[in-house]
Amino acid sequence: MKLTEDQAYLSQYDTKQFDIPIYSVDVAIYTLHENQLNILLVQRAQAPEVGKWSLPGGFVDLKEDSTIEITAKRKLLSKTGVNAPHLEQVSTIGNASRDPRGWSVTTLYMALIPYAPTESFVEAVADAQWWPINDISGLDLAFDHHDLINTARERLKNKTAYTVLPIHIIRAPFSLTQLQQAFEILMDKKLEKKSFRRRMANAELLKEVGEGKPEGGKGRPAALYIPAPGSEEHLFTRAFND
Amino acid sequence: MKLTEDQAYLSQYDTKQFDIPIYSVDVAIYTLHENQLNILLVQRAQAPEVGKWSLPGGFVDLKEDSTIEITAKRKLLSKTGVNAPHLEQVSTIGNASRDPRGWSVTTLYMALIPYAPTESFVEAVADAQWWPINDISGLDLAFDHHDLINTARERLKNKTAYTVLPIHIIRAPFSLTQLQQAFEILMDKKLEKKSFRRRMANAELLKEVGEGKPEGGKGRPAALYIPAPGSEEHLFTRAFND
DNA sequence: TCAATAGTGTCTATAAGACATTATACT
DNA sequence: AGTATAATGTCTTATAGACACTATTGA
Repeated sequence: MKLTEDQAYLSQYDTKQFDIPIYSVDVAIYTLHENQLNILLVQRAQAPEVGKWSLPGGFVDLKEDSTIEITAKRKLLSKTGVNAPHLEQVSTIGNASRDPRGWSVTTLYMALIPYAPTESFVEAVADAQWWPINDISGLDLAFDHHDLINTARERLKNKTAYTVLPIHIIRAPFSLTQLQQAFEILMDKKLEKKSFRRRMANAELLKEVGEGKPEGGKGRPAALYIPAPGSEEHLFTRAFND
Repeated sequence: MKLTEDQAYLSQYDTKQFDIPIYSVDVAIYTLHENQLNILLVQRAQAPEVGKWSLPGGFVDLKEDSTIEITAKRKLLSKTGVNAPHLEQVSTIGNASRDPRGWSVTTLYMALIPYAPTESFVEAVADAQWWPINDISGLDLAFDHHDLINTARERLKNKTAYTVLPIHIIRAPFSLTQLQQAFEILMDKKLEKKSFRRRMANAELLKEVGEGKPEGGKGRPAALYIPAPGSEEHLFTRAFND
């Protein structure tokens, strides 16, 4: 009985009969380059806000995408060619004023990838460019993308204090010195070398895979590591201090 | 130039010309009652899934709501009459299969309120009912609401380990014993009394406001507390152990 | 041998876990 | 006095912070 009622209802249901918000997905893609946190921005090719820099993002393709996470992955892949990065949902922002086209909702994702110059990206997307995070405060970004970037930046900083999130933003294998530098840039704070190494050693989240050149080419060679399976889910019960 | 281009574009923009997902907001409202975590469910009055229990939720009212958080607050207020509860965004779920009407996205919020019987709610909403969280696993809920409830439940558990979130789920003023019981139910784990009290005392997040009866009416009276301003933002750098 | 980077030893500080003990009420 | 609940004392354990020290490489 309920089934037939539902079926009757659905047969005449039209998603366009109601006023609903515009829905989109945006991705804040971060990397490290020359000891700075960088974010990938694209220049808008279409109205509104043509020509302004913005986060890669856009609408769900109802035919091709089966989930919003796949939409986010598609945006990332089309701009960078990176296939399996660290990708996590940050938050959803929706209000009447953020988009001139009307009531708009966007789900913000954050991705971390090891650095590669934009020229190396598939199809060498001409409109995409890395920006040092400290250089964009003066930029006139599209919509509320300054806010979105700050929100993702905060998440990145907070999670770095009690996870091993930064392993995704550098290329494996890496030395502990390199990993610590990544932590320090993401947290915007110096860490004690001993504390850092003790934490990594005790947690057993890294696998040693040989030796490599030291930073700067001079000095004692460094042990190299790759993340152990399951390391990204690890939560430390104690965070680094603020 | 860009301005006129944008204006021309916007003047002919119609949100209904593209296929976009259905967008909704759902709220998982939790409380404590008789030493159990309860969640508020409503019985669906309309197709699809008529008659099934579900989370309070629904579509954004583009005329009345200015943000999605306000949509969530409106849903909460209309079901409970509670005006300023703890409300936080949990996550957004969007895929092609969760709603028979088509591609659907929902933003899940979580609210915590001190217990009040549903009969006391404004307009005494007839279709709303508290369910002990442990009693709903067998219920046939609408859509993917079992998943949503579990997602919010996990967030609740995790945040309780390093915040004072549970202060919102009991009525102030409260004793430390009552607060610890709330922590224990939300974490599903016994806590050491001394550790718990030491943490609360050191953090200075509670203000003593007098004395009250002990639990069960027998024994030494307990000091009563209310949350201090700003307490909800406090993050402990060290979590309770798993 | 010097300089540079990698890596360790060790003491202190902080806060949680465990559990015994004392305090204050009512009957 | 007996019992129940609130609150504290104190020892142990875990892990971060500080900082000096040793190890290994190339020039």
